[in-house]
Amino acid sequence: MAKNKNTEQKIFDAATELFMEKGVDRTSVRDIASKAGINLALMNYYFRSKENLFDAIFTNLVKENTKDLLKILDSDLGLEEKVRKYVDAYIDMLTSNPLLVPFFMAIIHRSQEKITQMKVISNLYGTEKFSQQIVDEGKAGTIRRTDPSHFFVDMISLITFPFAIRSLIMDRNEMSEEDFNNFIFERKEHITGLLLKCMKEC
Amino acid sequence: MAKNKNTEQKIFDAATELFMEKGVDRTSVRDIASKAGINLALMNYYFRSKENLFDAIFTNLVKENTKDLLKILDSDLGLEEKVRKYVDAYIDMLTSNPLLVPFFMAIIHRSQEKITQMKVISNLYGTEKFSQQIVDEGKAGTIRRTDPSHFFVDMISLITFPFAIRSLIMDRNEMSEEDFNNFIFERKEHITGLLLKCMKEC
DNA sequence: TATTGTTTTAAACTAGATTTTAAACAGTTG
DNA sequence: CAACTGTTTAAAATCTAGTTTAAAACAATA
Repeated sequence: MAKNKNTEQKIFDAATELFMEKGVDRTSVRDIASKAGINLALMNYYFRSKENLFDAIFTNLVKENTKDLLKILDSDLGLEEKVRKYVDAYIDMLTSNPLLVPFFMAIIHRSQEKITQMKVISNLYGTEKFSQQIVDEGKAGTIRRTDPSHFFVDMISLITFPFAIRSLIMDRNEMSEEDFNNFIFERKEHITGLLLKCMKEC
Repeated sequence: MAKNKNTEQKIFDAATELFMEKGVDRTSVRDIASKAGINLALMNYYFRSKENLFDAIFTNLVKENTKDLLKILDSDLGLEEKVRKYVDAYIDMLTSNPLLVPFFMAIIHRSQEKITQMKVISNLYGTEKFSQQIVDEGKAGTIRRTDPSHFFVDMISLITFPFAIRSLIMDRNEMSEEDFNNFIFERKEHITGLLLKCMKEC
């Protein structure tokens, strides 16, 4: 049973890396087997098919990387503090895993129909509580009346898009990885400022 | 010679559609041939290889869809008017071709190394003139001092990202195509407002 | 009509990917 | 120890995709 978990995990891990790096369709089962150091047929033994393996990996990636973020949106913090923390945590997460956004973008295109049906996808949306908070504070006059769906889209656009075009930004500005991380680090303040300013007065 | 152009174009068009819809790696040469209504071997006759055909298509797509936008950034308009026009034109372009961003995102992931080397890619960056304008007006005090690279990234993030996650937004908010287009239409004002406000005073 | 260059067709080739099957192995339990 | 179970391996079958070939059809022209 120990070796079992082990092999299954090895396949899972190797495939995760390869899928993120080269894309699902450009990764063969042979690549996975050789990277995991296992026999070709074991992929099938544990996951039945490549597509099945992909589903498991994708679900896992989304779940792992969104749970902390959801907690923030669903917490009892005030709006300003909440936005600050969310931007900060999201950018930290993506910085430590810069392939995540490009991979995810590619998957959206690859598996359109399938993806909206996976229930884990709901993790990617803002929470009910967060939306309500924006509406409430708008009514109360603490902030300018704001459409939560636009606000949320603004927020994730500003946070995630630069990672989607990371290679282009780096190329254009002749940035090293470190330069890019600095650029992104600057954006934490920048984005928070932008969002909060727009929220407050107009 | 007439039929020549015709066949070549038929292949080109069919492949463009299929690549955008299903992705390059999930489109087979046989799919292309059957959609174009031509013989399998003609793809090779005209384009030598699938990858070659892809390069031609990709270059063409970028060129066609960026030239008007570049003109705006490079024009003699004032900054405010320029941003307004750019946002407007960019969103119109993407609305009439909603697969463009998802496709492009997938390609970034698929062809990382290759893509930064294609010279047509420079079309995607802001122009020198535009950056200079932001710096100049910052110094002159017309606007708040702003880092052009952050500003440009903000702008394209806000404009394009919603198209990248179009299917998710539609799914989440139970939107029809028309609903989505309205949502995006609202964003024209919204984005321009956001960018200009942030540019002006703080 | 014969010739030449171009375009089209059908079939073959090649390589590689996924999946299936059957056998080997190791550990456990009756 | 023998039967059983879960795991692993090896080999083969199947299928799919990209590319190549060779010959036929076509068009223009000398």
